[in-house]
Amino acid sequence: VVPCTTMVTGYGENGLVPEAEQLFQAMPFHDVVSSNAMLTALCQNGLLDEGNELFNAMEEKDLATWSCMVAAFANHGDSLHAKLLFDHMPVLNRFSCTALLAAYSQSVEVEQAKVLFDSMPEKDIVSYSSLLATYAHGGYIDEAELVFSSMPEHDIVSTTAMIDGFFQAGRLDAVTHTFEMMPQKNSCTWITMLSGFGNHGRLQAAQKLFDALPEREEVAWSAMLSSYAQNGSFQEVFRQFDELKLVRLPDESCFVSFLVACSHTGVLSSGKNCFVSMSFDFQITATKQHYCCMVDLLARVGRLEEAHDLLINKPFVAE
RNA sequence: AGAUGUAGGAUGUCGC
Repeated sequence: VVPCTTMVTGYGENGLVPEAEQLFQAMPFHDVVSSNAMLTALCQNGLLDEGNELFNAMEEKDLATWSCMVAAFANHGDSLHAKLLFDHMPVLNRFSCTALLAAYSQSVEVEQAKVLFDSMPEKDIVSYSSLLATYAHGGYIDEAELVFSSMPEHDIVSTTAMIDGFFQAGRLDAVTHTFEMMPQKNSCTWITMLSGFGNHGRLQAAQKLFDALPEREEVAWSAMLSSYAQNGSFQEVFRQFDELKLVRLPDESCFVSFLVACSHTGVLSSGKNCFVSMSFDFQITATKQHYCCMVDLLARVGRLEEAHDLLINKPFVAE
């Protein structure tokens, strides 16, 4: 059971949920630790309903079980259920409290977060970091800086949260300084920097970061493309999208940026080709956003009937 | 004799 649990965790961390489930079913027996491992695999891969089902079916639950589930609701944006579940916990520790802090963070309830944080008997870098992120992301830059300077140590996560706060406050000088002082950075740090500069219209700075990326993963392309699209730099979107197609498969959000660029520049043929190719060549199902871009594009170039047809035939309710 | 498994914090797009 112990090696199986290790495997279930490993599968889950790498997004291999079916493999995790298969192994979990094949295990000689389940104890609370192995069930927690499976629960985590489900929740961290966005399968909240399946996770909830397993949670309800578990005969034995411990602090890890509850904390995992509270965090799952929080990360899913459902802070109401996170709080409800937290209130039903038989005992608490710093893990469960930090999970609830994340719920307060996502609903920007800074006062509640502070009260909870102050009431915690044991705090560590993760709980400090969570409070810091709540302030930083909510635009409470003074409070964020205070937490940052008073916490016992800094790591990549807390420093990246602080950078996010500086961006929210428009303190780009502090952003650059903090970034340069970091002894280590990870992909979240880079994406925070890149999209932060993009959101402030500093496209050259963003592009420079993109070029310097140690590893260009999907989110980096997505962040760069949407920065250009939102800034109206549509030629840059076309250029970057072509570059992207040479090295990896564009994801759904990259197609949105491309279609936005097509519609705003009125290039019907590229837009149409892209829309079709997305499903046929890339096996990506068109979402509401993609349909909106296409309707926009058709309408802009005067194909009102086609736009209307698409609006009628799209698999969504028109708004 | 000793050693192995699970839970909490920051990042793109859409939505809220």
